[in-house]
Amino acid sequence: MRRQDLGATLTPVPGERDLGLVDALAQLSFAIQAVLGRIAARHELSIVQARLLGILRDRRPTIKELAGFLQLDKSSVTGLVDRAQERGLVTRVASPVDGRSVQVAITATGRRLVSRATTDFATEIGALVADLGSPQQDQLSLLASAVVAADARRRGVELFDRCVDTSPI
Amino acid sequence: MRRQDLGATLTPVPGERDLGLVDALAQLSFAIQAVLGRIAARHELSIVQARLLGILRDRRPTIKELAGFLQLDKSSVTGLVDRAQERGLVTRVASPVDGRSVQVAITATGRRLVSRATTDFATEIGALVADLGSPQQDQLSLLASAVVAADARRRGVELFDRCVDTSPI
DNA sequence: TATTGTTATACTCTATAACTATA
DNA sequence: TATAGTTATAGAGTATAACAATA
Repeated sequence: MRRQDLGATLTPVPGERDLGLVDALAQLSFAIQAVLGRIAARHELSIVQARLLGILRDRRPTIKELAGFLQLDKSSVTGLVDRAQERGLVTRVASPVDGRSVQVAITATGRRLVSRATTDFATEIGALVADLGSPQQDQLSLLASAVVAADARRRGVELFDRCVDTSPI
Repeated sequence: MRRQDLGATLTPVPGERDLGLVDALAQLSFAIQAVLGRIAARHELSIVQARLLGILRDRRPTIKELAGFLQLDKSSVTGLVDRAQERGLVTRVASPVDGRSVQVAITATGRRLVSRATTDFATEIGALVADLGSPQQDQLSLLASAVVAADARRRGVELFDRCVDTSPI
């Protein structure tokens, strides 16, 4: 954990106006979603499809679990998985413990696709925050992680990590 | 500009894992979008409708300008404005300088609606980041503002501030 | 010719409600 | 009865392509 200049910390881009927390976070989320949407489209995926594949890279959640994490109705997840399955990106596996339940698993094709997409994600998000110095990027990462972790805890869902990350499996 | 503890700065929530910049920002954007979507729905708006009204609070952009800022195709903006206009939230005004162009303006009804929604936004975004200390919240605001400002500059669009903010006009 | 905006079309995404199958 | 998931339906949101009007 490196020491760093506090002034730089508090004024990441000198002369830049602070939009206020609400506006800044809202607009940041739009900027990130725009990047995600653009990259996903490049791989013929929607944001949600890409997110689904990212989650499935090392998990086999049920429809209900996916609905909880994605904050979607279960019927929406059914459709989402349907479309991904038609493209051969995921499969449904019968649950060994509950006859009502299915597990959603990624296919080799889906895995290849999401791997390519996540590489691009990382590049473009890097470009989005390129104006920040490295220490500020680290801080942003920590602050965002803390907010996300607290939110997952409050919502009572597992915090699926490495959903958009590029680290090798 | 207050002095503050650097340790706290670099470890916003002790014991919390850093998801990495890409994953953290992506998931933060999903969390924020979920909040925005929930609050917007409470006022019978979509996120994009709410965003449109937020932009229009003190501007009268053209369809083309809206498309640039919202990163949507112009035909999508036509539909967006159509639906808002049908509900009496916005109006189209002929441009005084270009016969091809229209200016989109918010109505009194739209203004009342967006004012109520933005109040709720601020409350819920505050709840989302409540686990951060006040200095960390300020840092997050600055970092997010810097990223958003740099992105707007690169995209060559005006940085519309106060789109989701609650400050009185 | 180029630009601004609309229309026609088709698709994804989403929720609600009703349904089936299993617990 | 309750739960997991699907289906039917309807609507918002989106892009592409073709179009009309104006510059």
